[in-house]
Amino acid sequence: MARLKPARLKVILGENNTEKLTLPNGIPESLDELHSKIKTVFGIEGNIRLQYMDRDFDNEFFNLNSTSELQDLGTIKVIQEQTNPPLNTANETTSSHLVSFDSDDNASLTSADTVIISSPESVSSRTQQWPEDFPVPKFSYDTELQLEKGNLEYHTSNKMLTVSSRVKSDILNRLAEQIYKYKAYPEDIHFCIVSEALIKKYPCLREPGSFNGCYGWKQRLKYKMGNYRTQLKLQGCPELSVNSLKSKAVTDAFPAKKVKRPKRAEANFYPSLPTGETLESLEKERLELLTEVRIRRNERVITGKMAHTFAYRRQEVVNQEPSIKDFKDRWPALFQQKEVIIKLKSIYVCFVYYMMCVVCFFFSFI
DNA sequence: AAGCGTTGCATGGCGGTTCA
DNA sequence: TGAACCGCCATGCAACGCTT
Repeated sequence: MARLKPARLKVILGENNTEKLTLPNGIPESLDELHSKIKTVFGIEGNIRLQYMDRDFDNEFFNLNSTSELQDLGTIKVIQEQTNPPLNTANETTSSHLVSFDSDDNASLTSADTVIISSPESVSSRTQQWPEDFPVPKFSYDTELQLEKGNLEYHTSNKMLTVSSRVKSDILNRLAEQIYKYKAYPEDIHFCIVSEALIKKYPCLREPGSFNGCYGWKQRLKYKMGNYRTQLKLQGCPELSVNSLKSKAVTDAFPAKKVKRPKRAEANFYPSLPTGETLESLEKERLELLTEVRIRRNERVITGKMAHTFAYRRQEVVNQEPSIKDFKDRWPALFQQKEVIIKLKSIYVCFVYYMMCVVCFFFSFI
């Protein structure tokens, strides 16, 4: 059912992307109806959330809980909730938990292979998955000048560039920063990829004595990433502080045990809390979820709150490794059919991707 | 033969130190 | 100051031997 008076709305779909929506039968009475109308008209897939511009509050946007808030010629903003984005996007859904069973009723959650959805709002340093072709970053101006000059000399007289410690330091710094965008704990193969990308772009940096021309760079990068992690840890980077022996020693008799780091395909292993949120505010939201979960036909609210508390939930799993029973008691919504289906979809995507990698690896030998 | 526990080796992370 | 290195410790895996 809709109000019969035709209405028009300004719909903000994104930055520099605004459309006009004409509703011949007026503004729908139900929010679901408005959602499906917007999704159909603008071809949006997946879950969306709407905000409306409130003129009483200096034209700020507020969450739309009822279409009665809307008026003809009003403005709404569409926020896409990326609960199941494609594999290579920034909000990849591959943070995970392994369910291990010590005994029948004492199963616990540790970091490994069940997929949990990331919150689109949480701020994670881990924003992208490892790229197909590693992009060598731009170095400082003077380093770039020296490398260009070195490349020129390499092409004319096959002469290698003698790298000063300043240039080496700049190269390692920029590469470490670039690597960290994708992985805090890169594996051996990643160092190989990066060093090969480096000497491909700057052949003057090749090492004639090494079997592949870049073994030394690979080793340097390993050291650099270790030192870089130490540096970030000292600055309080939560993803790395979680493995600090000193902080673990407070609660753990064997602090060197269980280094908490991402497993295969994990992107948001230890995301930061959403901007402006604290542990207390998210705990409050968790308590609200306990109420919301008892309300029938409340999936939209639950999905939104679950996405919003994603980082808080991840930190709880990584830090405390709660038993499944405790975790289920604290987060009953996570075990609802819809959330489980979302996770299974993500597991399926990861599995297919993994199998493709295996097949590619196999065929590379044929 | 299958299952299980033990052992040894390779690899990797952390904290601290050395050295240019 | 930062790259490079060291020692300690943990994990993962394959090989091996023992038991059933």
